[in-house]
Amino acid sequence: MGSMVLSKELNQIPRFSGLKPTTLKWLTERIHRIKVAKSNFVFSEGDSCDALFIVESGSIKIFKSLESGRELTIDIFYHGDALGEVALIDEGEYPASATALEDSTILKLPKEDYIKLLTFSDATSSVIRDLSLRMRALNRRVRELGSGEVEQRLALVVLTISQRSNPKNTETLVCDLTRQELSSLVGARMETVIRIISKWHKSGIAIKSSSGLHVNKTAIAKLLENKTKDLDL
Amino acid sequence: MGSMVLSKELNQIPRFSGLKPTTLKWLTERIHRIKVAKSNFVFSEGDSCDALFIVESGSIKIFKSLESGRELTIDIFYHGDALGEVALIDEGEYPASATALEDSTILKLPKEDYIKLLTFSDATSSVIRDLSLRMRALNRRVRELGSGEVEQRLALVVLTISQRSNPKNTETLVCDLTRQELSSLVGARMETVIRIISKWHKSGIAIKSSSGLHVNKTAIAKLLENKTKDLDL
DNA sequence: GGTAGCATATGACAATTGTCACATCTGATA
DNA sequence: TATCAGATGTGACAATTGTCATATGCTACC
Repeated sequence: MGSMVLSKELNQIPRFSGLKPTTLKWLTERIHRIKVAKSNFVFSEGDSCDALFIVESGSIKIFKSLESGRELTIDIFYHGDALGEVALIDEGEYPASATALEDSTILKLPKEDYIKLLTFSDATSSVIRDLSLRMRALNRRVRELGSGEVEQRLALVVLTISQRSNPKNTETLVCDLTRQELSSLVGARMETVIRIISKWHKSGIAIKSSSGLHVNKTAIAKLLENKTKDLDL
Repeated sequence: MGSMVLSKELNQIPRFSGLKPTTLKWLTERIHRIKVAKSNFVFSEGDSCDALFIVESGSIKIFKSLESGRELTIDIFYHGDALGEVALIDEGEYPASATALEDSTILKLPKEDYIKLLTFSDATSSVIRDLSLRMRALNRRVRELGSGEVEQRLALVVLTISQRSNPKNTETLVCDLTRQELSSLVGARMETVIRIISKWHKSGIAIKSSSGLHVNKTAIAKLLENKTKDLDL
């Protein structure tokens, strides 16, 4: 199930890259690598949390089943992102479920070891920095979901996802999510998302291809600004 | 402008209640109380952040101006909540603006003192606990904004706000926000919010009065469940 | 009392989005 | 090749929400 992890590999992960060699060594003895096949669960909403998970490769979707029966994607995590940290800290249950969008590998640190880690002075500062990064991401999610029309929400989501999934900074970004996954991210119906993407394709803002959606960064940004109507609210 | 703060008063604030007496004393020498009159700003989006603010009394609205010209309320903070912590940690600018919804008092801790505080072992754990609480709140906001129709979004928002603004746990909750503020929280137009509240009033789910909106907790919860349609997404 | 300003309505209509039914395309597999 | 499953796409129509105009009610202030 789990395989050994080396100090050198942990150092690749932003969250751990600032740690002292001794702390890193301590971690390698407790962290294990786990493979998660596409569409398998890492954990389910309501499970009591017993470990911290960090995405090493691939992508993990965090989602919540709404009372309405629909499914809302809270966020998608990529290399270096930590899952379930909040639940660990206040000793509760996972507030949402996590599944792999593709074959992925994650690192697992048992709860008691994570709690122990929090007492290491070099680790606490990295935990705090990480939590605040995560909060920035959540703030952005709030803004994405609060932006009026579906087209604007989708534009923001596509920008965020394509940049996070592939941090290379180029003019045309690639988003390889399913239309269903996109619709679950923006809180709209799949048909609506399909229609907007088709419109973008026709107007040249984005290009549909087998490798995903190729998006022109500046064209999308302009699209967001153009919606300027007189402000009253 | 600022007035002295006592250890005893700091102890009332959850964030500081677990600290050692010496740390508390240290804080009283650096924290100042500031009054913020209704609709005045605590800080504006883009300001470089120079302090940590904690709401002592009243309520502070954090909001962001969208490209479309509209205004999205990220969240509303009440007694004990900390403003701008994230911006402090990654040394950036405030990502949103903050204004007082009513005459309020806040505690101000200068940036350099906050950074120093982070090195106290009894403080770091309380900072981490606080950040994770804040993340839970943000996760809830994501869920609120991602819940399909405006009526459901409004129901969740009203539940959250009425419980946070008045933690006494009773069957009927009170929400004293303006219709405009509510609409900015749910990401919809004021007219839409007014129509939904009027509908609630007629059906007895909520009662409009001069002291605010009186909401029947279980009736609202039932309203959320009823929307169960077959799940496909 | 009058008036100015603001929050709160309400109606009519337009725009967006959801819903449902069905067609097409693609990739995997027997 | 044939077939199947799943993703993508399209049309017609219904429901929700936005937009705009306008009206009412309330409070502060002169």
